[in-house]
Amino acid sequence: MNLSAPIHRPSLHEELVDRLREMIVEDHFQPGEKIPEKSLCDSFGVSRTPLREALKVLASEGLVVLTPNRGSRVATVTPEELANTFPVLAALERLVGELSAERISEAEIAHIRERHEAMVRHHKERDRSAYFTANQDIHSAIVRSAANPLLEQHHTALASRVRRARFMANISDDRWAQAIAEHAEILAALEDRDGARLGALLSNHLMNKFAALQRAIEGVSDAAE
Amino acid sequence: MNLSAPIHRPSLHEELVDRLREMIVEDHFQPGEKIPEKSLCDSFGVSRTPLREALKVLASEGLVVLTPNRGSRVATVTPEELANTFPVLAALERLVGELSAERISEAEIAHIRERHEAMVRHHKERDRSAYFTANQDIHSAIVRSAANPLLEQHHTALASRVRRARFMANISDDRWAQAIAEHAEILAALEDRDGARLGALLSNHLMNKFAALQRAIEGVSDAAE
DNA sequence: GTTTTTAATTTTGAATTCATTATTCGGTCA
DNA sequence: TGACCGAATAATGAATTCAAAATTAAAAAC
Repeated sequence: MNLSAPIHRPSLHEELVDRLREMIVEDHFQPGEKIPEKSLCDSFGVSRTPLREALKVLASEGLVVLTPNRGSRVATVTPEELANTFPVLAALERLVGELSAERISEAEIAHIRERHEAMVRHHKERDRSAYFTANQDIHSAIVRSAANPLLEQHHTALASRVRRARFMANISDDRWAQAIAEHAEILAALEDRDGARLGALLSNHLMNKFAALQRAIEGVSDAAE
Repeated sequence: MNLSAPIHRPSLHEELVDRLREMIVEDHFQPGEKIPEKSLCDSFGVSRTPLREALKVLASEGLVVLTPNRGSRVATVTPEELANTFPVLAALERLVGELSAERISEAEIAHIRERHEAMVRHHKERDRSAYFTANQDIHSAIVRSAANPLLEQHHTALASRVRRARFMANISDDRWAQAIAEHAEILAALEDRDGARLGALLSNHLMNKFAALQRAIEGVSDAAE
């Protein structure tokens, strides 16, 4: 690690933004759930000031909804919102592919290949949680390799909304196998540094995920009727 | 106007976010300029609490940079940042075009045509300020017509960074004329509801703007040497 | 006269306080 | 019993306060 890198001491509100975002994305709160300032302050050991600053930032990211005089709630993930989010994210994925093919280093490719193989193993072992983590690692490594902080920032913001949706329904075995196959193609395009193909694959991969998610949600709500 | 629409009374920090963003985008502050909390509080007539909340939101949007214990500064618009921003925005513009062609109403097209004609007049009269406003109206109307709030939100955030760049250098007469021609094509594609073409035109229009801006900045910095 | 050190002032981050607005709970009346 | 009203309680929004850090000003040393 670079020892001469500037030291960044995060302020309380930054720390809280990160922690709360993680908690929301990782489903520690129910969507629509009220966020009680008091008890959160107690558990974090901070006063309301930095917590409220953090909530306002998260609201601007769309993870939290503020209603004047009625406090804050975790934003709900509606099907409409997903239908709006996926195409935007897919547009960014295409750009990610184009840039990454140009800029990615051999070391980054090697790392992604390693994570890819781990992911395939987790799939064979049907370890959904480990699979999910490896999958996540691969996608963020690719986004990172595009070397565009702005792109990464907006991608992350949108992806965090999508990520929450995975708690709405389980992925089917068929789709899971298909996703693995798509990932193999993505890795191949990456190794070929074929930007146009990589962009198309990444974008399609995401839209396929969306279609599968929609089917799964349909199924869930149908079953509930 | 819809009289039965829910009443939204913005909180102080929301109001401040909007006002400060406007001030930054419209160049009321120098890039890199220190933002003095005290005097801003005085001029807005609010306490530091809501102002600081607003600054944190603007920092998450990238318009403001917070340095721990050293307060906040207006973010600078570096050439590198612009080089990162334009391609992302162009990717979103392409999607805007595709969606807008499907979803735009005849009334919206009529409004854009009206603003387009005004913009052409302003160009003839060499009224840069009025031209800029009409141009801005057209672009936001198109984005709005794509009917995707997420897309609009991210587009707006990126566009506000780009918008600040116009104060870095004046546009050339050649580029101005070319922009008008591109706008005519955009309007035609809109009226034809040709999504693929509209997306490509919007994306190219933006990247041409970027190229022109880069040339202009080069010129400025060369002249300064 | 310039640089360094030290003290005063200002600015910042975060806790606390206060006024206002919701919510809850208990009682009244149909 | 259950809908309605009002007091008590809790929560929220925003101002104020306080401690720590940075900046400025002043004094001392070279």
